Amino acid sequence: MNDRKESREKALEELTRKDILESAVRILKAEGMKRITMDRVAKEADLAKGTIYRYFRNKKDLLDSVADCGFMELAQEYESIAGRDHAPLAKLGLFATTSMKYIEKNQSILKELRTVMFTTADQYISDKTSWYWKTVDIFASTLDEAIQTGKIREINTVKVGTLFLNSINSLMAHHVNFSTPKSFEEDVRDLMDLYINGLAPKPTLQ
Amino acid sequence: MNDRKESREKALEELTRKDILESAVRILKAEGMKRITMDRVAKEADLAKGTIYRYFRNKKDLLDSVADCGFMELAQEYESIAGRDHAPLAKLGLFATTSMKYIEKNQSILKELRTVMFTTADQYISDKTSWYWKTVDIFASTLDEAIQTGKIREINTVKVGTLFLNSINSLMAHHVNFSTPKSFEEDVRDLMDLYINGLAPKPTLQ
Amino acid sequence: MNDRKESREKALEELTRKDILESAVRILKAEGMKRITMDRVAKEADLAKGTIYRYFRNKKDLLDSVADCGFMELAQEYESIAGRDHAPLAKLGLFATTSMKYIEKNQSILKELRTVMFTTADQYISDKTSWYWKTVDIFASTLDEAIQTGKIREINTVKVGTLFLNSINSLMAHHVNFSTPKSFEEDVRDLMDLYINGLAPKPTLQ
Amino acid sequence: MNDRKESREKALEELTRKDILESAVRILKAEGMKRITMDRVAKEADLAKGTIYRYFRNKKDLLDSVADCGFMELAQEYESIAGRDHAPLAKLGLFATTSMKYIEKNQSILKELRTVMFTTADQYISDKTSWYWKTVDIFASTLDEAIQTGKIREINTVKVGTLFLNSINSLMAHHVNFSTPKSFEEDVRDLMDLYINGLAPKPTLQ
DNA sequence: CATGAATGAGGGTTCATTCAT
DNA sequence: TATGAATGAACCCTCATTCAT
Repeated sequence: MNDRKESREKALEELTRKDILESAVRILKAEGMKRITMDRVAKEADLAKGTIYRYFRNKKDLLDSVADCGFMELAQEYESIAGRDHAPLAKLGLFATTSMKYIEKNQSILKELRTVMFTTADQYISDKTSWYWKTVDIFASTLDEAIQTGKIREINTVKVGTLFLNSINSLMAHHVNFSTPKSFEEDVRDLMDLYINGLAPKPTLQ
Repeated sequence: MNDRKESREKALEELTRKDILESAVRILKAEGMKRITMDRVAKEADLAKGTIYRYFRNKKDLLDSVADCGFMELAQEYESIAGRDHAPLAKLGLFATTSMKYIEKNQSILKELRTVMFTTADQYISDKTSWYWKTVDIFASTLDEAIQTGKIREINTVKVGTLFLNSINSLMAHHVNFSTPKSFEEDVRDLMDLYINGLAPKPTLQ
Repeated sequence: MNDRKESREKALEELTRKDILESAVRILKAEGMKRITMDRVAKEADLAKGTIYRYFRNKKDLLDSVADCGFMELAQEYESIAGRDHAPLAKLGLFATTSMKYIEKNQSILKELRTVMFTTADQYISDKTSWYWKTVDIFASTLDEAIQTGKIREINTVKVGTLFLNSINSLMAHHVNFSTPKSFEEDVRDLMDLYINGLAPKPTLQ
Repeated sequence: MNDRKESREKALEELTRKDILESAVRILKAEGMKRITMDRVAKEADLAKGTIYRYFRNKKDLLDSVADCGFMELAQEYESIAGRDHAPLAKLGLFATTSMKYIEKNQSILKELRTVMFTTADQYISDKTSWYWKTVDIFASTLDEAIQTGKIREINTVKVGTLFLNSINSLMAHHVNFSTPKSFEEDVRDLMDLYINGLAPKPTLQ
């Protein structure tokens, strides 16, 4: 009985926490990073300002969660792709394509999040449970798959996964800044070409 | 005569500007990004707060200059390397190695600057005269060289240059966060291997 | 119950607002217009600076309220006079006399308020709900009364009301600057004589 | 000889003073009251900031002179009218009309000056050599003329002159705030009608 | 637990005035 | 006498955080 009550309370607590987080994200999307004030979040979540502090130690804590939340969404998409029945190299391409599509839909939020992302880079790079490492893990696993099926040669998959994640972010950053009408598919194709074939001249021609 | 006086004054002005900038950088290194306040900078430079505004329109202007200043230094090292008499691929390796050495020496400042860098990413990506594009240019030229000498195949050098810069940054970020005692040379070697040979399995048949 | 609590809170809020306003007025009286700084007001009201901003959007808002507060008091006295059972022309005289008495009591504050008054003249002249138009209305109504009872001829009562208000202000300004010991009653008599009889020579033929 | 040099220097000094003043007025007209900073004036006058202080004790001194200068211009127009060969009552009307025309041409400057005017009201009301009293004098003289030619009855001309000046100012203030397309002539006519005939009902009808 | 009024340190910026040259 | 760089007090305003209810 007490257990049931406790778990019910815990669930409620988690719900409120999520409410606050989503309110913050909503503000982020609508009005941008620096409009996220505790007052604003409280109003958006229809809670008292003091209440926010029951669920987040301080503003930094909240902001970190917001960033996490934003990138987690993308990380989950990666996970879903990883779980599907595709060739490993096709998956890598899908990671990139999906990222680009995602950023096209969420330009405003990601533009803002990049700030948080790099402001708090130390944290998520240090924190092995963060979206960052979760994503690197997914990428690394996919690379492992590719190695095992002989599609690519043996490399340090974590290192390459990290680089790949970073390359995607780079592509996204440019896409946000030069929102060109032309499709991003070419960029993704070029990226995959680079990662798979490298820069070395094709030996076949020789 | 008047000219001499003028040039002396101009030099003095430039000196004061540099003084302020260095004060800001000193604070950055010692106490971090967000401790850079106009008050603090003024005190550090031993000037009145109002004087700072004679040399920088506002805080943003100062901060941008600080960021530029930090990365420009590195960009100049790249330029110097590009000018030397090396094989183009060796140059690419040197870019990476030099970056890693540089960050090892300037850990604290670059760790902070990354924040500025990404907070103001829109600016320097949009501003084609920024250190960012200057660096991309150097990388692209080196890649062009490599293509012309048949060392690498034909690719979009600007795109790859951008990705390469980003990959170096990624390496630097990790190096800062896991300041391992072990040398970074392996990382650079792996990076070059990836960029040159790609992930595709070696054509063992040859 | 909830209602009672709410109304109690509202009353408290109104009280604090009045407190701040009065603090500002106190500074105005004691040290003059331009010594009213948010810091000073906060200290005088024994509140934190930030608290002031809960009750007044910004300094301008506070200052406007101060001005309004000063002149509204006089406007209310006019209203009270207008409501009494007097001959309309007697009322006009009373408006003037009361003003002079009022300024004699509140010299210091009104001397300062004149500054606010004319600094923000555009506002209260544009704002038809301001003390300015409230007063003009009262004067115009009294003039209307006088017309309807045949005491004065038909004129544009709003125009004349405006001029009358201004003439009173003129009298007050002079009274403040030459705080003569001699009574102001003569001034008021002369004013009324001018407004009623005009400058035209008396038709001695009658 | 020394005398000549001295007088030449004095003239030059006066010239520079006028230069500065006109620069301030130019800024006032173009950009408004609060854009008059010592820096701005110095630049406009093509002088060093420190030089301004050789000609005006401080900013207040300069601003007072600016105000004086603005109203003096109008005062001189009054003087010119007073000197012409008109019936005294016609002159009074001309004072008003001219004021309205003047303000229509110099809306921006007078709108700003009104602030200075009333901020420094104490000064010019106290200072019997100011434009204020100069104007009152002109008005009073004209009224004296009217009395002597039997056009109006005997009244305290200084008092009425003061009220008349104030009434004109009132008209001007309203004109600035409600810059109606319709001509101001009606307003002037009404004003003159009030001052000459008063509010008392016309006796002829009785 | 929830509330939200109160806090107050701290921020960036302006500009009248001074004074060494 | 003219200069203008340097000054620094003063200003308005924000907002994360606390705590009495």
